Amino acid sequence: MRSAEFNKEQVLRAAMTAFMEKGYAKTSMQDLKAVTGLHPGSIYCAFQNKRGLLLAALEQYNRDRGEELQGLFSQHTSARAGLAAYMTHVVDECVSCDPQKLCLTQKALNELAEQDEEAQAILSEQCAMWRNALCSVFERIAEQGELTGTRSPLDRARSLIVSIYGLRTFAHTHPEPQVMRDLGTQILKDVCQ
Amino acid sequence: MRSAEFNKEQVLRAAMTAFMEKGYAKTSMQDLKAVTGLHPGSIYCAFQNKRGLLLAALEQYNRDRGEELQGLFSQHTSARAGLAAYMTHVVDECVSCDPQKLCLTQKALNELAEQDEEAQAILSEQCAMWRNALCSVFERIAEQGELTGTRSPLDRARSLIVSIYGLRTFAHTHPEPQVMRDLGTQILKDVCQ
DNA sequence: TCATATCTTGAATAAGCATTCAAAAACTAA
DNA sequence: TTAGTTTTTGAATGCTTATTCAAGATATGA
Repeated sequence: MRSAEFNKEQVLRAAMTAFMEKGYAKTSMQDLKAVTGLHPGSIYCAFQNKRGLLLAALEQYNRDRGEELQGLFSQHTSARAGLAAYMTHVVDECVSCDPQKLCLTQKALNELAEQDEEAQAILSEQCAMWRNALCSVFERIAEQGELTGTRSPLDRARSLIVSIYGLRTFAHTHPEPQVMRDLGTQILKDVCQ
Repeated sequence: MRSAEFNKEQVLRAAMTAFMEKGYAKTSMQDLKAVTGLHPGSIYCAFQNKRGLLLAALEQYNRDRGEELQGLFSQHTSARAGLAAYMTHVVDECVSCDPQKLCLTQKALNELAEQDEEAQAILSEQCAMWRNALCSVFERIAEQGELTGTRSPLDRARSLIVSIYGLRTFAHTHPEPQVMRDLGTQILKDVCQ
């Protein structure tokens, strides 16, 4: 007889940034109350508990990143050019040192994979979706004849994911932006070879 | 007039495993008391506080891994063979799914880099040490004439670190062991090319 | 306009946390 | 043996935490 006042996506995006900046364990309900504008009761009503809010935020983050990736690639007719733009985007995020541009999937994977089976299952599936998306990209690049070597698109997708995870971790030590850009270029070269 | 009863290295190694399994935030003083066998007072006397224990554990971990790496390479006259053995070792750790074989440096980097400047500084320096060690390895491989291409040893060292970070993160999604081994092989190939 | 169902509010709860401290124990040197 | 110093011990402290819940507010349907 009465619908909720808050916008669920908006709340989840606010929660996402809090979890990205502080990590799951260090983000308190008080923090979440502050960033979402929701009182504890409402959070518990809508998401069960703090963990439920995290799991919902993980799903929202994955949807958002999926759309972002699709939008980025739709701007390029050449799949290879799309991949280069994607790599540049990732490197820019790394170089920005903005805690809100960390990858929540990766952050959660590192914090929770060994502790929370359900979270791990969600993250594994999200990783698989990402891998499949990149696999399609490599298939398109292959069709357009811009791939050297004999590696399968799936292998290449996996290698690219590994490299992007690594790049994001490496960025925590604040290397020079030029170093990050060079690493990005090299990754692209290796993965298309 | 009285020396401490506990062995500092032993205590730090116990703390290391606790931090690796649960992360810093979720490891309670009670956990640390349990794994180290030390009462709170002793921990605070020896390491100031929980954070001090973490920083000391990080240093110990770095020393241990440095020796491990040196030991591994000293078993091979060919630097290239040493590198292959090192890669196999990392892949085996990833495949084992043993939380105690996670890399504490990487775990701490992901959890604390944006939150604790001092920890970040320590971790950055450790990363630099690791980079330098791998750089020397690539210099030796180059001297032995087993390197294709024109990339500098430093670039190669950085790429390898990125790949290993990525491999460890990727492993949290439990890919098949054969996939992990193939990724390791590909990384070696790319980095020596 | 009123009844009803639902959401919002925020104080209360209880458990867990890092940290402190004073008393007890134990090693060392004389 | 004894005095002196340091470590060990673990209960106490005060704070923070996630979660609950009952009262109040508000939109909807009759």
